[in-house]
Amino acid sequence: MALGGYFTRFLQLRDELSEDDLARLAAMPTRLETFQPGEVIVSPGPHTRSCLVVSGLAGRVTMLAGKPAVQAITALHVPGDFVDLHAFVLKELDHAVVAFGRVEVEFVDHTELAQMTEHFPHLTRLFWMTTAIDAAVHRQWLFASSVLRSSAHLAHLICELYVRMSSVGAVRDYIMTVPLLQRELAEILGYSSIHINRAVRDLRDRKLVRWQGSEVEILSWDGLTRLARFDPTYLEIGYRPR
Amino acid sequence: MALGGYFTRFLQLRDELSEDDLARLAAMPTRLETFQPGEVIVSPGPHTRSCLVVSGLAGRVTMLAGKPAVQAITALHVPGDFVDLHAFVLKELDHAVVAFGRVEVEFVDHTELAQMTEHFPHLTRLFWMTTAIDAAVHRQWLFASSVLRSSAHLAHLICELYVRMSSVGAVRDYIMTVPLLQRELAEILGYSSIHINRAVRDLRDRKLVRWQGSEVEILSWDGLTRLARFDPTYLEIGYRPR
DNA sequence: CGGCAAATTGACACATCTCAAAGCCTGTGG
DNA sequence: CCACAGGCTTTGAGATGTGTCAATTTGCCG
Repeated sequence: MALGGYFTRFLQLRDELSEDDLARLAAMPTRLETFQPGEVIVSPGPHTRSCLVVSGLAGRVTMLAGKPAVQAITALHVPGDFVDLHAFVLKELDHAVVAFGRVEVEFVDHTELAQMTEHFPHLTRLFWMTTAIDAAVHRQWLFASSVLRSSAHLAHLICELYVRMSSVGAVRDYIMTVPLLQRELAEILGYSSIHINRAVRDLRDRKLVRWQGSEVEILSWDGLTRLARFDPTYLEIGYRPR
Repeated sequence: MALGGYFTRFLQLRDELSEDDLARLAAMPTRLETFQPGEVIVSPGPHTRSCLVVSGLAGRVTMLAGKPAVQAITALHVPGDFVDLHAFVLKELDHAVVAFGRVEVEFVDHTELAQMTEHFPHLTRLFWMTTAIDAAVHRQWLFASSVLRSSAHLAHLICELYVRMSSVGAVRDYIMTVPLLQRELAEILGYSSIHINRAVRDLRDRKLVRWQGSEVEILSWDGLTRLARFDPTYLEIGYRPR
């Protein structure tokens, strides 16, 4: 199927797609590629295509050369996410997209997207919406990093990933795969990896999660959301004419 | 003029507008309103119009009820910024928009924007771009809050505000008006207001800024950008066909 | 002049970072 | 099957960054 089923599902969770919309999505030529753990999917710079995640976990890495060189992970993307769709309107990426674990992505040419904006205003608004949801997630991360201490902050990330993955059906029960090293979690949340280790231990000690390698089981959804003060409203999972 | 000159300038700094585009912008009916310091411009919830800043400084405040109630400021907006344009595609705001100092804003009905998306694909892409730039700013704030300590973090905010304001001509020399209390700076950067006070003093002691009330003068642009490791690329100020 | 909110300062508590070392897991080669 | 190497995780201890509380000073406005 062109434009991976997960993405279509992502849209359909938020608005109705007409027959024409679905046909246009299905007709969109894409190119599937697979990336190994740690590989760079898209480098910073100008691009003429964007990609969406079909399976696995991808992230955006903002880097700053100089001394010391530093980097942070500013976004995570699960199946169905159109990772660098914003590059279609920005034309240039100021960050890299990298694979965490093994990742399959589909690439779509910007010429296709441009053609869509010329003739499919409703689809255009929905694509626009997906980048607006990305921004809402960014704001929530800012908020969390402002008001939560390390354990609660980590818990918040777990809650968000769980809701996002479960909304597209990428989890079973309360178990999900999070192929992130503690060093990478540190670059997401803005702590040292040693501190992340302590936060993970804290969540374990509180019996909120079981966490072994990249397998995370949520033992108490209530406890976790209470600690993280998590409210999924910002993910905009809800049916609404757009 | 409909759709404030600053916003047109914001777009023209980034792409060429055709006669048709300009005519459509000029024909867009807007309603100008003025808000006093601290007033809420837009409350959380569903809306049928969006607003753009004509003069003054506005911000987005994310709140969380409960005990303790907490809030953070997740975005700032200078003249020419289409503050809650994303509400056009999200339909509902998960945060408030408030006035810092006296603020003039123009409201535009979503029906107008919807009509634009039906017939003006190029303008649509440019409007989409402005929300993508918002997201890029969010990412930079995430990055800064990950890798910078308080003084450098504050310096980064000053640099960003200066570049954004000067790009639309809202500063003179190296002096700008930043009508933010230290408590509000704390809610932006995620520190306590006491710590902000110390960061301000630090920047003063280093002779990087003069800061009196809401008037900020940058004494050493080089020193400030070096401390903040500031690189304005993410603001996407550059001409590019979109 | 008085009153209030904001800015400033000091002292101490808590959160997080850095450095260093030890333990664990996994893949590889003998 | 074992030994080893390397990267990741885990732990400890001390340094630094930041938060909280309380008090003082400043600046604005009536």
